[in-house]
Amino acid sequence: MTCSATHVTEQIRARGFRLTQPRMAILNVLYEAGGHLTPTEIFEHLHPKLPHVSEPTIYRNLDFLRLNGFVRATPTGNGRLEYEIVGHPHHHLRCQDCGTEIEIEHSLLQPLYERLEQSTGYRLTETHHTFLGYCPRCKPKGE
Amino acid sequence: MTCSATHVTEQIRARGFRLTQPRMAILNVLYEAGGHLTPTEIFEHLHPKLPHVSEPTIYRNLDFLRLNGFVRATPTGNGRLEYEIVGHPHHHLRCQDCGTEIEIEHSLLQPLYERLEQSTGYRLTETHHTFLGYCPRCKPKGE
DNA sequence: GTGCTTATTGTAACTTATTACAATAAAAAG
DNA sequence: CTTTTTATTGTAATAAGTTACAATAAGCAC
Repeated sequence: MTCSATHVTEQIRARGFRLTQPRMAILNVLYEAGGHLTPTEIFEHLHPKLPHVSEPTIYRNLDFLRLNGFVRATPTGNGRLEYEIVGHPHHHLRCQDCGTEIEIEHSLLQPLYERLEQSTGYRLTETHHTFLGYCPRCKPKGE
Repeated sequence: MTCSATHVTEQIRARGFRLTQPRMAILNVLYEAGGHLTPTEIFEHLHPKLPHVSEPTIYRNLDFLRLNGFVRATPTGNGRLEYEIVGHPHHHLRCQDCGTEIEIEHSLLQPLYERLEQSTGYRLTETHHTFLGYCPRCKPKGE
């Protein structure tokens, strides 16, 4: 387990929640993957080693981890959610033709967030956005 | 049928597609609703009058209408999609506490889009984003 | 370690979304 | 109007996501 994974597990116990086998396993899969995974992908990663871990447990724990700020839910544009370990805040830019994705720092969106907060009175919580478009390679096709 | 609905149906035929009963009915429901609806909501609106129209037809037509630019799919943040008639490009700002939604003009995001395009080489297609946060009324609770 | 408390889990049932393919009906031609 | 073509549909089966509730096991006290 990585250093930051240990930090998360300590946090979970410190907040009075239980450190169960499925919960740790889900975190480990997300850490090992590095990027974002769908609930089904996580289930498939886990199933060989822990065949008793059920889908509802995956969904409930992902929601639990999200509400506690340990993972982020990223809407993929097709109306499904993927999950990833919370690191630095960022967003994605995905090519709708070939699927290539690049990360963009949240700092690029910060000015927009501030402008939106001023003009609407809302306080925005930083969440993940996926911007769709055509990557430089596929751009000619899209035109 | 409204003027712009007529425009859409003409466009569909002009592009060589067929103007079927389910397709028109789905468009009408979206026009009458004014805002965004889930596929299931559309199905429920339609079912009393057209009981033979099936769910797959709803999903396929929403996808068809989206690909042809007549409706917009809006990810709601919970991992589902809602659909609405394409009018002026806009986004939503939703309160994660009480659910209140307000619209913001896409023009507010245009500068960001241009900056992203310059720094990444991608060409962004205008899509809908839902920004989550707390509305002025619920802001105190979220703090 | 043993027992208690209750957060968390698995099972079962259900809702929502998607796919495959044969049947249908919209549009065009005769 | 009738026939032909094929985009579009409905049916049936499946995948993905959610809910309800009784069973389990994590953490705590003894």
